[in-house]
Amino acid sequence: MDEHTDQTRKPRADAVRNRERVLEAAKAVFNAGGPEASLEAVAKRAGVGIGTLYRHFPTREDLFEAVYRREVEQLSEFAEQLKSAKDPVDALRRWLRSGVEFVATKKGMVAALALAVQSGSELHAFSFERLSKAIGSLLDRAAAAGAMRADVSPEDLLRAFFGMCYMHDQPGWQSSVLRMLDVFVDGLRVQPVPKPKARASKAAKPAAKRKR
Amino acid sequence: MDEHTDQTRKPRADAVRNRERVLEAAKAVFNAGGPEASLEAVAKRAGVGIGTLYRHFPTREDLFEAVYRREVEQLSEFAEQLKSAKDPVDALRRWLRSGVEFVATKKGMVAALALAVQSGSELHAFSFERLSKAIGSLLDRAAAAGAMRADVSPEDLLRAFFGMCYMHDQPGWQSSVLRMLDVFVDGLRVQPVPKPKARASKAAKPAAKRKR
DNA sequence: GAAGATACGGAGGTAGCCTCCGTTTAACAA
DNA sequence: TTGTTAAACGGAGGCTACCTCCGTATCTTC
Repeated sequence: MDEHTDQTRKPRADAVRNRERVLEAAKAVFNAGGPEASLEAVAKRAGVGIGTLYRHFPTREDLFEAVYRREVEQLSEFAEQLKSAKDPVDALRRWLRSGVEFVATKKGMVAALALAVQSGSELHAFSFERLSKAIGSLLDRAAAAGAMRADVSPEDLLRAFFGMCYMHDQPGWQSSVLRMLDVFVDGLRVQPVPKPKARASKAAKPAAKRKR
Repeated sequence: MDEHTDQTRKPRADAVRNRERVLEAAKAVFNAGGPEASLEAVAKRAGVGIGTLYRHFPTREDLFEAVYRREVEQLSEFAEQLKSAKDPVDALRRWLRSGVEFVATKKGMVAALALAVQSGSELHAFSFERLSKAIGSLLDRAAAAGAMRADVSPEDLLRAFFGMCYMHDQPGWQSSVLRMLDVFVDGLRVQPVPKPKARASKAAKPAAKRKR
């Protein structure tokens, strides 16, 4: 009866408890020591053996994913709330700004995501998909309203955003990023101006160091 | 007499040779295996003992610095050449575009720089200083000409640029970054302060992901 | 050619990764 | 309760990489 019609046992209480402990420890350790912190330190802090940690989270990325999934979810939800805002460009700007604050408080997340990107992990795929979808509607709305150029994808935007945030441990990064995001959003607006000067849109290939 | 007035001996020939070998090996190994590749692999490839490697380059960052300093120099020089260009905004755009190509060929560099940023290393300091100076004059010129907003520092720009390039191992990163840079440069132009105009004409590039 | 400075190399101590398996413990049935 | 059994636990141990240290080899200089 109940939900165990498929003859699965109830999960063991100690397993559930330990999983939770590991997660909490990981959060603390990663936030303090960066995403390369020792997994054995995590296990020790959680009060479990290293084997237990690996059973629950076979790879480092699995652990990241479990730790940061919730955060990504939050960011996405905020984007979805903004869908009802009046000015779509302003909504986008607000999302980006709140993203900066978010990053500022969850220091570990960007580093973890950056690492995830490089290893093409699950976390990266999930995060990008989730966030892209959430932002996509903001972008679409703005583009449909003619308030913003339409050739920029949510993925582009995310890359730029997280890229900028990646420098987040230098002094003054926050105001720098905010400044850059303003520039960026300004650039996103549809330009009614084809050429205030020389429009360098043709493939201005620099005479730099190209092979051949 | 000659240049050794300060009673320094001539450097030993084997030392010079080994240093060069290590550098070359490091270049190859880092480009192939990323900046976290094993230093012992580097030593082996160079045909020297691990001790020799560490004597010449006490830290991993020292090795990065030696490997990538030349590349940074090249990028800086190109920026300096562009100082004589007519349109300063266009010059900036060209520099950024050539930067993308540069990154595309020197895959290891961005990762190394990214790592350097996080550890606040020498390489980072040097690169930022050198590049900032080179770009700074471009920015100043553009700002002085009234063609571009003046509240964006070279450091800001570099952060944004390298941040965007950091995603450089995803499919299609290059066109994505180019797109983003265009947006960015557009945003940098001094705004005649357009409120969101409702016109989308040039934004009609939906299937235009192809290189020209 | 000898002396002395300089550089070489790799053994070895440390640390973190991850696997494997004997032991323990919780869930379920009787 | 108690017995059975599947599931989870923990940590020893093998591996790899980091980095230091110092006896030995090699180069420069005189």
